[in-house]
Amino acid sequence: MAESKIYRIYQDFFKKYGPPEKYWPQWCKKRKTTHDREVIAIGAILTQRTSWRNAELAILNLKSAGLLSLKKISELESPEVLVSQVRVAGFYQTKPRRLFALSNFIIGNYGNIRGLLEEKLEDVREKLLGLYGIGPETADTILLYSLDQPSFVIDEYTRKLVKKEELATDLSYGHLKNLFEKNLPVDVGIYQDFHALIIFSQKERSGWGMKVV
DNA sequence: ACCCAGGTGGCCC
DNA sequence: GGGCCACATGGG
Repeated sequence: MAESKIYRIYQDFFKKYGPPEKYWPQWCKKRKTTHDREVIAIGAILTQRTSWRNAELAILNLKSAGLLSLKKISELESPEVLVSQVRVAGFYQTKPRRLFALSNFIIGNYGNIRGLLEEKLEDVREKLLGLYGIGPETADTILLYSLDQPSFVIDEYTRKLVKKEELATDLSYGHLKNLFEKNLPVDVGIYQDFHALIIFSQKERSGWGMKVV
Protein backbone atom coordinates (compact mmCIF):
# COMPACT_ATOMS: atom_id res chain seq x y z
CA MET A 1 0.00 0.00 0.00
CA ALA A 2 2.79 2.40 0.91
CA GLU A 3 4.10 2.27 -2.65
CA SER A 4 0.73 2.81 -4.31
CA LYS A 5 0.46 5.69 -6.73
CA ILE A 6 -2.59 7.10 -4.99
CA TYR A 7 -0.89 7.22 -1.63
CA ARG A 8 2.13 8.87 -3.24
CA ILE A 9 -0.09 11.55 -4.78
CA TYR A 10 -1.52 12.24 -1.35
CA GLN A 11 1.96 12.63 0.12
CA ASP A 12 3.04 14.92 -2.72
CA PHE A 13 -0.04 17.11 -2.31
CA PHE A 14 0.51 17.35 1.41
CA LYS A 15 4.10 18.46 0.91
CA LYS A 16 3.06 20.96 -1.73
CA TYR A 17 0.01 22.51 -0.09
CA GLY A 18 0.51 21.78 3.59
CA PRO A 19 -2.11 20.68 6.10
CA PRO A 20 -5.65 21.45 4.84
CA GLU A 21 -6.68 22.44 8.35
CA LYS A 22 -5.17 25.82 7.47
CA TYR A 23 -7.79 26.30 4.76
CA TRP A 24 -10.69 24.28 6.09
CA PRO A 25 -10.35 24.78 9.84
CA GLN A 26 -13.96 23.87 10.59
CA TRP A 27 -13.99 20.76 8.44
CA CYS A 28 -10.61 19.25 9.20
CA LYS A 29 -10.08 20.18 12.82
CA LYS A 30 -9.60 17.32 15.24
CA ARG A 31 -12.18 18.20 17.86
CA LYS A 32 -15.63 19.27 16.73
CA THR A 33 -18.55 20.51 18.73
CA THR A 34 -22.04 19.23 18.01
CA HIS A 35 -22.76 22.59 16.40
CA ASP A 36 -19.71 22.21 14.14
CA ARG A 37 -21.02 18.83 13.02
CA GLU A 38 -24.46 20.24 12.28
CA VAL A 39 -23.08 23.17 10.28
CA ILE A 40 -20.99 20.78 8.19
CA ALA A 41 -24.00 18.55 7.47
CA ILE A 42 -26.10 21.59 6.53
CA GLY A 43 -23.24 22.94 4.42
CA ALA A 44 -22.91 19.60 2.61
CA ILE A 45 -26.44 20.04 1.28
CA LEU A 46 -26.21 23.76 0.58
CA THR A 47 -23.07 23.40 -1.50
CA GLN A 48 -24.49 20.76 -3.84
CA ARG A 49 -23.73 21.91 -7.38
CA THR A 50 -23.04 25.35 -5.94
CA SER A 51 -19.98 27.43 -5.14
CA TRP A 52 -18.91 27.28 -1.54
CA ARG A 53 -19.06 31.08 -1.45
CA ASN A 54 -22.83 31.06 -2.03
CA ALA A 55 -23.40 28.10 0.26
CA GLU A 56 -21.62 30.01 2.99
CA LEU A 57 -23.82 33.07 2.46
CA ALA A 58 -26.85 30.83 2.94
CA ILE A 59 -25.31 29.46 6.14
CA LEU A 60 -24.83 33.01 7.41
CA ASN A 61 -28.47 33.78 6.53
CA LEU A 62 -29.60 30.74 8.51
CA LYS A 63 -27.44 31.82 11.42
CA SER A 64 -28.90 35.34 11.40
CA ALA A 65 -32.38 33.83 11.39
CA GLY A 66 -31.50 31.58 14.33
CA LEU A 67 -32.06 28.53 12.14
CA LEU A 68 -28.55 27.14 11.87
CA SER A 69 -29.60 24.10 13.87
CA LEU A 70 -31.01 20.71 12.94
CA LYS A 71 -33.43 20.89 15.83
CA LYS A 72 -34.71 24.33 14.83
CA ILE A 73 -35.12 23.21 11.23
CA SER A 74 -36.92 20.03 12.28
CA GLU A 75 -39.38 22.12 14.28
CA LEU A 76 -40.43 24.26 11.33
CA GLU A 77 -43.98 23.98 10.09
CA SER A 78 -42.71 23.67 6.55
CA PRO A 79 -39.38 23.72 4.72
CA GLU A 80 -40.62 26.75 2.78
CA VAL A 81 -39.71 28.88 5.78
CA LEU A 82 -36.07 28.44 4.70
CA VAL A 83 -36.52 29.66 1.13
CA SER A 84 -35.40 33.23 1.77
CA GLN A 85 -32.24 32.13 3.61
CA VAL A 86 -31.32 29.47 1.07
CA ARG A 87 -32.11 31.47 -2.08
CA VAL A 88 -28.54 32.70 -2.57
CA ALA A 89 -27.30 29.11 -2.78
CA GLY A 90 -29.65 28.26 -5.63
CA PHE A 91 -32.16 25.38 -5.88
CA TYR A 92 -34.06 27.23 -3.21
CA GLN A 93 -37.14 25.04 -3.41
CA THR A 94 -35.30 21.75 -3.21
CA LYS A 95 -32.51 22.47 -0.72
CA PRO A 96 -34.91 23.49 2.08
CA ARG A 97 -36.75 20.20 1.60
CA ARG A 98 -33.46 18.33 1.77
CA LEU A 99 -32.43 20.14 4.95
CA PHE A 100 -35.85 19.41 6.43
CA ALA A 101 -35.63 15.71 5.57
CA LEU A 102 -32.15 15.38 7.08
CA SER A 103 -33.08 17.32 10.22
CA ASN A 104 -36.24 15.32 10.82
CA PHE A 105 -34.37 12.07 10.33
CA ILE A 106 -31.60 12.94 12.75
CA ILE A 107 -33.64 14.70 15.43
CA GLY A 108 -36.54 12.28 15.17
CA ASN A 109 -34.48 9.09 15.37
CA TYR A 110 -31.40 10.09 17.33
CA GLY A 111 -32.12 13.32 19.20
CA ASN A 112 -28.94 14.90 17.91
CA ILE A 113 -26.31 14.34 15.27
CA ARG A 114 -23.92 12.55 17.63
CA GLY A 115 -26.48 9.77 17.86
CA LEU A 116 -25.34 8.65 14.43
CA LEU A 117 -21.94 7.83 15.92
CA GLU A 118 -23.48 4.92 17.84
CA GLU A 119 -24.21 2.96 14.68
CA LYS A 120 -22.00 1.17 12.19
CA LEU A 121 -20.66 3.27 9.34
CA GLU A 122 -22.27 1.11 6.65
CA ASP A 123 -25.65 1.28 8.32
CA VAL A 124 -25.54 5.06 8.70
CA ARG A 125 -24.46 5.42 5.08
CA GLU A 126 -27.38 3.32 3.85
CA LYS A 127 -29.84 5.33 5.93
CA LEU A 128 -28.45 8.65 4.71
CA LEU A 129 -28.69 7.45 1.11
CA GLY A 130 -32.34 6.69 1.70
CA LEU A 131 -33.12 10.33 2.51
CA TYR A 132 -34.45 12.80 -0.02
CA GLY A 133 -31.62 14.79 -1.54
CA ILE A 134 -28.75 12.78 -0.09
CA GLY A 135 -26.75 10.95 -2.73
CA PRO A 136 -23.37 9.25 -2.37
CA GLU A 137 -21.27 12.41 -2.31
CA THR A 138 -23.36 14.19 0.29
CA ALA A 139 -23.66 11.04 2.41
CA ASP A 140 -19.89 10.53 2.37
CA THR A 141 -19.25 14.23 3.05
CA ILE A 142 -21.44 14.01 6.14
CA LEU A 143 -19.79 10.76 7.25
CA LEU A 144 -16.25 12.01 6.67
CA TYR A 145 -16.35 15.64 7.78
CA SER A 146 -19.35 15.89 10.07
CA LEU A 147 -19.05 12.51 11.80
CA ASP A 148 -15.30 11.90 11.31
CA GLN A 149 -15.91 8.42 9.91
CA PRO A 150 -13.53 6.89 7.32
CA SER A 151 -15.69 7.13 4.19
CA PHE A 152 -13.84 8.55 1.20
CA VAL A 153 -15.63 11.27 -0.79
CA ILE A 154 -15.65 11.23 -4.59
CA ASP A 155 -16.53 14.37 -6.53
CA GLU A 156 -15.87 15.90 -9.92
CA TYR A 157 -12.43 17.11 -8.83
CA THR A 158 -11.50 13.57 -7.85
CA ARG A 159 -12.65 12.36 -11.26
CA LYS A 160 -10.53 15.01 -12.98
CA LEU A 161 -7.51 13.85 -10.99
CA VAL A 162 -8.24 10.20 -11.82
CA LYS A 163 -8.45 11.03 -15.51
CA LYS A 164 -5.33 13.15 -15.50
CA GLU A 165 -3.26 10.55 -13.67
CA GLU A 166 -4.96 7.67 -15.48
CA LEU A 167 -5.74 5.92 -12.22
CA ALA A 168 -8.86 4.17 -13.52
CA THR A 169 -11.12 3.87 -16.53
CA ASP A 170 -14.28 3.06 -14.58
CA LEU A 171 -15.27 6.46 -13.19
CA SER A 172 -18.40 5.32 -11.39
CA TYR A 173 -18.78 6.50 -7.82
CA GLY A 174 -18.56 3.10 -6.17
CA HIS A 175 -15.53 1.99 -8.09
CA LEU A 176 -13.55 5.14 -7.35
CA LYS A 177 -14.50 5.11 -3.68
CA ASN A 178 -13.25 1.52 -3.39
CA LEU A 179 -10.11 2.35 -5.31
CA PHE A 180 -9.12 5.22 -3.01
CA GLU A 181 -10.03 3.39 0.17
CA LYS A 182 -8.10 0.30 -0.94
CA ASN A 183 -4.99 2.36 -1.65
CA LEU A 184 -4.90 4.47 1.49
CA PRO A 185 -4.47 3.61 5.15
CA VAL A 186 -7.88 3.52 6.86
CA ASP A 187 -7.40 6.88 8.53
CA VAL A 188 -10.03 9.59 8.86
CA GLY A 189 -7.42 12.35 8.92
CA ILE A 190 -5.86 11.14 5.68
CA TYR A 191 -9.25 10.82 3.97
CA GLN A 192 -10.25 14.31 5.08
CA ASP A 193 -6.97 15.89 4.13
CA PHE A 194 -6.66 14.13 0.80
CA HIS A 195 -10.14 15.12 -0.40
CA ALA A 196 -9.43 18.72 0.58
CA LEU A 197 -6.01 18.60 -1.08
CA ILE A 198 -7.50 17.24 -4.30
CA ILE A 199 -9.74 20.29 -4.44
CA PHE A 200 -6.86 22.67 -3.68
CA SER A 201 -4.78 21.05 -6.37
CA GLN A 202 -7.54 21.52 -8.95
CA LYS A 203 -8.43 25.02 -7.81
CA GLU A 204 -4.83 26.08 -7.28
CA ARG A 205 -5.75 27.64 -3.99
CA SER A 206 -7.80 30.42 -5.53
CA GLY A 207 -8.65 32.11 -2.31
CA TRP A 208 -11.20 29.98 -0.67
CA GLY A 209 -11.71 27.96 2.37
CA MET A 210 -14.38 27.88 4.95
CA LYS A 211 -14.61 30.95 7.10
CA VAL A 212 -15.63 30.58 10.69
CA VAL A 213 -19.38 30.24 11.06
C1' DA B 1 -24.69 36.08 -23.59
C1' DC B 2 -22.68 32.40 -22.31
C1' DC B 3 -20.45 28.79 -18.79
C1' DC B 4 -19.80 26.85 -14.50
C1' DA B 5 -19.92 25.96 -9.24
C1' DG B 6 -17.46 20.36 -4.00
C1' DG B 7 -25.34 16.77 -6.91
C1' DT B 8 -29.64 14.59 -6.84
C1' DG B 9 -34.08 12.56 -8.22
C1' DG B 10 -37.16 11.42 -11.85
C1' DC B 11 -37.81 9.55 -16.03
C1' DC B 12 -36.71 6.73 -20.03
C1' DC B 13 -34.71 2.87 -22.40
C1' DG C 1 -26.97 -0.03 -15.50
C1' DG C 2 -26.47 4.35 -18.14
C1' DG C 3 -28.19 8.90 -20.47
C1' DC C 4 -30.76 12.98 -20.20
C1' DC C 5 -33.15 16.72 -17.86
C1' DA C 6 -34.87 20.05 -14.22
C1' DC C 7 -33.60 22.39 -10.38
C1' DA C 8 -31.57 28.24 -9.65
C1' DT C 9 -28.37 31.75 -7.96
C1' DG C 10 -24.08 34.52 -8.51
C1' DG C 11 -19.47 35.23 -10.53
C1' DG C 12 -16.12 35.22 -14.40
